[in-house]
Amino acid sequence: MLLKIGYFALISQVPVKTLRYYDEIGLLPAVQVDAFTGYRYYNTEQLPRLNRILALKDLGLSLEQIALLLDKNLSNEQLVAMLQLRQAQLQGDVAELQAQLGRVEVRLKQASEGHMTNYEIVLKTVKPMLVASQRMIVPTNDQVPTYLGNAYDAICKHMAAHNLKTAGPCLTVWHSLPQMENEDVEAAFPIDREIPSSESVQIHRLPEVYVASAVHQGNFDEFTQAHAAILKWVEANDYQLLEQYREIYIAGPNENAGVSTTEVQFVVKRNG
Amino acid sequence: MLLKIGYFALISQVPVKTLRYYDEIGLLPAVQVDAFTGYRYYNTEQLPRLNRILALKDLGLSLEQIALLLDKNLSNEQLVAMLQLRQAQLQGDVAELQAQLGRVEVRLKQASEGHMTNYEIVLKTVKPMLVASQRMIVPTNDQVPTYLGNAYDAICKHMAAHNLKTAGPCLTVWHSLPQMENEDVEAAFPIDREIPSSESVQIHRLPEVYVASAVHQGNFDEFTQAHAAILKWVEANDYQLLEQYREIYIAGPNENAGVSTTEVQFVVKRNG
DNA sequence: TTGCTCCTCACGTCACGTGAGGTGGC
DNA sequence: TTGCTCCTCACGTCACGTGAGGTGGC
Repeated sequence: MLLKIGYFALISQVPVKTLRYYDEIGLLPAVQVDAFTGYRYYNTEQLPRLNRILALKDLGLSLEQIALLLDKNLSNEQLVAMLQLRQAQLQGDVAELQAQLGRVEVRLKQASEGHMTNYEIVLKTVKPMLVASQRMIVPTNDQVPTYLGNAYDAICKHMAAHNLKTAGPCLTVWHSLPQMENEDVEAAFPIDREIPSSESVQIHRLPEVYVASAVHQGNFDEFTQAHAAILKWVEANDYQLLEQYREIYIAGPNENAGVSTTEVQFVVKRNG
Repeated sequence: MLLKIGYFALISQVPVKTLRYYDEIGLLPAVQVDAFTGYRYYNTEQLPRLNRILALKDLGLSLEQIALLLDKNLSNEQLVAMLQLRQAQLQGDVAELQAQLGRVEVRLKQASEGHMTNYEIVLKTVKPMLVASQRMIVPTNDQVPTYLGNAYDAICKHMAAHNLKTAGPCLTVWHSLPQMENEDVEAAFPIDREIPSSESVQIHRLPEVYVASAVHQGNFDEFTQAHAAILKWVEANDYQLLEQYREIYIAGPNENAGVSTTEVQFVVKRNG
């Protein structure tokens, strides 16, 4: 009893196009193909295989995995392993979607309350970065600009002495959250090859970090608004601040008609 | 200050390929393109837009939606509407993945306990079906075969009288779950055009149903194993039986060397 | 001159769906 | 003869990633 594809589609409730596709990739070949017309013929004994395909697909396995399972008749352990893999994937996917749902809901609340966000907070991973830097404790906060200025000068000199140019915008790494005095600060320039450290300038690799970041453009004074925006976001989205943040001086005011661009990155981690 | 794509990629932490793609689709055009070399140039003022793109992408919006949001400057209500849509999608996705995870875990438990499943249970929606049928109450269960036989004969005669052929395998619809006596049974043939009903044969449309199904092949006696397999699956996966099931006689024993093929479909619904 | 950066195709991804254009079978 | 079913391309999907092969800039 050979069945034409349309009838086989009818009894199996699977679209003709899908059956043709499964034939094409060899997952469920037609039992017979007319050499002249190209008509595919099926029979009812293929239903169990088709149903096995559908059942496994319903667990989210790929057709490639299903083909493996059905044709290499894998051991039970291998089936278990494949299902465990899928389970882990699904758990990850669910967690991710729920986190995303959380972010959508926070944003939705903001939007429906009419708060305009001035800053977009972006989560990202910052790769490890080779830098020439100087790290110091600054006794009082009003001394920070002077200290940083001196540090950048010293680093530049050291780099120039080794004939090295910066490989990106310079940055400041704050090794503790903002405080009133004795800030632990590191002034740094990214570089793209190793040179020796000097007494005052260290060459080392900043670690990879996961950050919540915002870009501030315009007046340098309004800079702390970007900080505030990140802190608010971090709280609303149930993330946790870790003890470091960075400021990256992407463009100075002299480069861009008085408008400077700075990125603030707070190292964070997801709660729970 | 024009920045080459590589440097812009560096400070934004977005791959060059992605920047080129966003330029190509017009989502984030380079501010300037060299007519001769084709080099793309960016500037730091594009960072906020890029960050907005990344932040919205992080909520799972498509680039097309993001382009709409950024360029048509939509009203706040439209933003809210878009986020609500996304929220609903995400909730649906999460629910679906969790259900799938549940099915994977049931299957995993079976597999690791070494139970081989003889039947694959498949969930599907069965489209409404136009049938010629006869519905009856059968006093005692041993009379079922006789009653059904007579009913199919009557339906066939009626169809022949209207010069109509069956449009698929015949089926039995059980309008209550299995019981000891007074079964409410309907014998039916699918047809593909309307003909008048007669006194004993009704022409009507079976409703669309969502079913858990299994295909049984082989001896007709072992048929109830398929029932048992579905019932077990339904229980393990936290579905609920509704008051109907169907048997579809896909191939009789005479067509296939003594092996018959029958599909059992229990109408179900997801719990909770 | 040598790398390095940038460029443009073209193809692959996953599981089909959607036509276009044409032929066999009752 | 007329529909109906079946066929084979070819293209689209979504957001890029991966080469291949070639050129500009220091």
